Amino acid sequence: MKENIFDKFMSQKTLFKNKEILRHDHRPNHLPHRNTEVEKMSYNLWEALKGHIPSNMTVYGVTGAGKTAVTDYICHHLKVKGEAIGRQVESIMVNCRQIDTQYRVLTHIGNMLLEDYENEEIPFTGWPTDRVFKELVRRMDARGGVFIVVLDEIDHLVRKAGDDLLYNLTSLNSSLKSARACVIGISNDLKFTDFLDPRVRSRLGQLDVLFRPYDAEQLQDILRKRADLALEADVVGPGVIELCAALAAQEHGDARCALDLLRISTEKAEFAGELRVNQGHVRAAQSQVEADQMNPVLATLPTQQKLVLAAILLNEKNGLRNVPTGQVYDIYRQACQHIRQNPLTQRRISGLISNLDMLGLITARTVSKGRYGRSKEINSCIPANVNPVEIMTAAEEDLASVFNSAYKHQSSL
DNA sequence: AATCCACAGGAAGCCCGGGAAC
DNA sequence: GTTCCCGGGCTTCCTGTGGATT
Repeated sequence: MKENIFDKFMSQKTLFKNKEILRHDHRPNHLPHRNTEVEKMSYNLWEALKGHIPSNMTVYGVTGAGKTAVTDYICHHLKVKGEAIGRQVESIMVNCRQIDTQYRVLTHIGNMLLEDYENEEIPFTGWPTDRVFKELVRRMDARGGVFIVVLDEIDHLVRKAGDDLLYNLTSLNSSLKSARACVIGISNDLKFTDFLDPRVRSRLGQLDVLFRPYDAEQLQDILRKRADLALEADVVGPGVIELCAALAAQEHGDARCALDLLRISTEKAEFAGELRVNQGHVRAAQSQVEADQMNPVLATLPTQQKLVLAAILLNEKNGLRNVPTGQVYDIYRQACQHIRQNPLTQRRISGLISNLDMLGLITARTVSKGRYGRSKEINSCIPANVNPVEIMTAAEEDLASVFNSAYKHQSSL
């Protein structure tokens, strides 16, 4: 029989029973250590089953604290119960990191409510916003029932697009005739309501739910429960769960991170043909998790952003830390000259630097040096096992030449 | 206490691409 | 074809500011 490249994997023993369970988008049947939150939110949403309007809610907590999972879980149960007792409750989840303008959010919600017999999708551009809003109201009324609109990462939307959308959504009920709506905002940032109009703030924050980060013990518990379901017996070596939990607890108690660590370390053990995961695999997984988060971001950066980051990296290559904006801008201009591009204004670069900061590729801290002005201290925070030059220049030869000549030039000084 | 640096970052407006409606 | 709308990228202009220096 002909040999196939997959043969060796087919015969290899797998350590997973069900890998899906370790992915963070998996919806478990039980959410440990979140009983209070589940209780508080579901008590409020119970109103929907009675046909009333639940209070709008704002859900706060750091990433990986279970906000999205809990909300999703409750909405699912709500829908099921609603079907059982003949009350229509529908939830619509919008991730405001991907869908981040008023128009797009409204369009997204509207298109989720598309009836089978209708085929008119709201176009992604072209309509006036108020028309999209009217259409949304019409569709909601046509369906009837209670709608739970969940805006995940709402802080991102507010920072970017302001609070017009929230104003409109929280006053939906005055436009609706037969349907009812309630808004749940999920935020990583406790203070995002500072940006809101007071009216919107009071309407959206009728009920606040705070998710505290998991501590190391709770994370261990979560990992054990998931590992029992996801992995074969006796696969997890001594101290592995504890280490995953401890590393994730350092990262502000991020359960997502803990699950990723466990999954990737198991993959590493499996790949190495070993029958047990040990702490070494976890360490290896940790650096891979960091790289996996960073690489796609680096690769898809627009050219101008790459040039700015390149300028920062060049400074650092030269042994400089805490570089001010003006100096980054100088190097950036030289880089532009080198590849014969028109440089953007300093105002724009200042914005791009803030962007890079938000993406977590650099840290930019505003400091005042007294008489010598106010600027930022800019440092890259790319982990040692990531090679930014390689990733950024992969698709752009021009950029490669910036790095090459600049490195030569600077080292000859 | 006043001054002043080197920016931060808000506001307004321009231009472009993409689309709808008439 | 023209006129409207939205969103993104960008520029121009502007005001604000923390703290060392005068």
